[in-house]
Amino acid sequence: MKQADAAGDPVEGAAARGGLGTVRNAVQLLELLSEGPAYQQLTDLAERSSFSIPTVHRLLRSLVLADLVVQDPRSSRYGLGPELTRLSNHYLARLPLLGALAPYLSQLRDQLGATIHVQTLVRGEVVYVDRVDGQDRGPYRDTHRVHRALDSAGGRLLVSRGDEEEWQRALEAADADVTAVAERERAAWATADHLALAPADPMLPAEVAVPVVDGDGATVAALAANVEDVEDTKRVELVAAHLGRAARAAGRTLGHA
Amino acid sequence: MKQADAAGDPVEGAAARGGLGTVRNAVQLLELLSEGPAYQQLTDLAERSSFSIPTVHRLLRSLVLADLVVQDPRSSRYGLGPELTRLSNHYLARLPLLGALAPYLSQLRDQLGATIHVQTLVRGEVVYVDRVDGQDRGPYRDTHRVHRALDSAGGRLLVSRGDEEEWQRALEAADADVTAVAERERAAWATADHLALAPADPMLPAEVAVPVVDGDGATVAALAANVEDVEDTKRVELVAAHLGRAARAAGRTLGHA
DNA sequence: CACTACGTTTTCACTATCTGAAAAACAAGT
DNA sequence: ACTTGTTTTTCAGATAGTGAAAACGTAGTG
Repeated sequence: MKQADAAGDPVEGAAARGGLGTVRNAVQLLELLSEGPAYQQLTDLAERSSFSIPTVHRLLRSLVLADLVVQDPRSSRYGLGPELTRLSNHYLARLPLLGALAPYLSQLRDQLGATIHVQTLVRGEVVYVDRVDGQDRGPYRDTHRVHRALDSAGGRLLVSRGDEEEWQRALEAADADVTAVAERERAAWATADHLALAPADPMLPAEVAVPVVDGDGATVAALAANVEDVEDTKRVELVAAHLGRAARAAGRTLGHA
Repeated sequence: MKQADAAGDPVEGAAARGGLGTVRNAVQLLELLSEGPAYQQLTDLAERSSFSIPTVHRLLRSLVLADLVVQDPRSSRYGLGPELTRLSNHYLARLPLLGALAPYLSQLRDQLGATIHVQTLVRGEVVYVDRVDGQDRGPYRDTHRVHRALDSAGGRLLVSRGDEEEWQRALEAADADVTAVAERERAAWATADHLALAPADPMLPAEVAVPVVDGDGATVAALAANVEDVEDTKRVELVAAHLGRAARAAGRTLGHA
């Protein structure tokens, strides 16, 4: 009742997808490390992953060798490593999406006087892939943010226009009240040309987001700007118009594929 | 004695470091994918990795399942995947270094009117981990850049203050003329409190960089600003002074460990 | 300082899991 | 339809990874 084997037919187990077992296990550890606190201990990871302790230890040691994971020499606890950033940057540097949007971002910042960012949906989470800071209030630069899809305007746009799988994943991760709103508003979000939302956490800035649609009609990202007040419909409309123009221009250069 | 393979190690061939073989192989594929063009074909990867074709195929398929790699449906070629960015952001979001520097970055941008960025050294390459755009000339926003250590001021600072291993790795990667300069200047770079450099590529901006030193005296990052002209020593000194002040303040809050 | 409690690391025998060679599907180019 | 270049699948065999348990560190406590 563990790994479902390979040859023959995949006996529907619990969490037994395809692929090489060792790779799957290593990846699962990376995901566990991405969830809790920065540094976590072996025992805990073994329990949460339901692998034996020696197995987790060997996997982590292998990942440490590759700098995908680091081990704090004091506590000997494990955390994600810098190599992830190196690889991520190689990925982003060659991403057509960013090349297409880059020319418009600083322009938008200057026109709107606000922080602009580009968001993507990855495994049910909203990931910030680019950003240009305006002179917004406060030093609350929570750069490199990652959060649940339904907690931001851009995330709602992306997830409502994505496939059913992503939608379900997002629903499960969300708080109860948000889930209720989401099921009611899904259709509206999926067709909206822009969305505004103030996060539950009042420390975080409110944002207006528009979808970025590529040549095939697929929504590949959200382009968002911070705003002071989501109730200020005049301002929201203006920001949305600017963002929309840039998003369409970029989407056009993205072509089919 | 740990590595060296307890379970009989008759063949001590070429590259046989420790860790789980499958993980090592998967990581090596990620590194190969990070080197060449965005999308690469199976055959080529098999040749460059010296694994058999089926092995490469299985490894890639496993990585695709985890979104660490994507397969272009048209050409069925492989490239790095978005999950790398998600994990990277989780890493960066909890990195003390960025939290310590964040408060000063927008301030520096406003004082100097230039783009500021934070660089780290990972596996011989300079990686940009944070960035605040100023109103520099042109839309040449090559964000998420990754380049050889010796090709930038920040990289030279980091690599000259790092361990011997990193230094060697950087030397090998560099062009011949750069290598010559590096060997002559190493000591100077390692003690300099700032460094200015205009890249070989005239499209790229010149930068002034200062080291960020933590409580243990280890250089953990470089803080850099774009400048128009590296010959303008007056300006360079001024920029370096501002950067240095911020770097020391941040370094102080980084504490020991 | 010896004792306990907890977490990390290593050892070891077993067999599940990954591997490579070869062949099968697939896609273009001639 | 026949090449040439791929990517993908199959299969038997042995490498390479697994879990139980024991050894090693490292703090905390009386």
